[in-house]
Amino acid sequence: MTCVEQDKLGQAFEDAFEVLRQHSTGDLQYSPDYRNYLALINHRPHVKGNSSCYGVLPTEEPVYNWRTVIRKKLRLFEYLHESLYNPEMASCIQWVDKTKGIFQFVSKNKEKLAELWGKRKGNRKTMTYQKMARALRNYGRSGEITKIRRKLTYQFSEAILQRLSPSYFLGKEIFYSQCVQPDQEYLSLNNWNANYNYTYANYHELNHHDC
DNA sequence: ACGTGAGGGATTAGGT
DNA sequence: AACCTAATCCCTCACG
Repeated sequence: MTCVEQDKLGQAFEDAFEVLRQHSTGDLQYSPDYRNYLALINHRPHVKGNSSCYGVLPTEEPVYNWRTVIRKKLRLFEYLHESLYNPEMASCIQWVDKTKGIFQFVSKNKEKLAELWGKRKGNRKTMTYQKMARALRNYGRSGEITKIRRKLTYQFSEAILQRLSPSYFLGKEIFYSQCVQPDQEYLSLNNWNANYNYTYANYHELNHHDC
């Protein structure tokens, strides 16, 4: 990724934030920085998991207006992946083999994770593991997540794993090491998600004059 | 026999 | 209005 391209993405993000700020009640706590919009880059859904894409932007420049940034729908596999990097969720879900993308629910607390997922989505009824697992089984058809024979154990596909990896779009040697430590970057990703939700919630409290 | 996990068909819901 | 992605409901089966 060239400096110009980085700037372009950074600008896109800042523009989005600016619109949010203009429409908010004034107490948004978002501080845009490199890592934040790197997280944003990681959520570009149209890019396929292909190792040849490292450090390269797709030819079609996507339109990142504030609407697409703020309103992107969180998917179940994204939530699970996020949870796997959240220390507070370690009692509910854990990696079995991180490099292969194999993870496992903790039997005792799997319902809690499901419940949190349901709340995050704003479902009317409470989400249960049974229902969540049904959604998980549907991933089997697309191959995004497959079931491992072991109890409560699933595996992300290679493509999904790459797409959700924070190092995916970074020239590892160039940027990754000098910018942030791997663990810090994931925490940053979680912070981004927290802020994401915060701004999203804020947005919906606003009047809906057009934007 | 019982609890738990798993598999999947059918339908509904909500957002894009 | 069609299409996606779950969410929901429900039934069946396997296993220890």
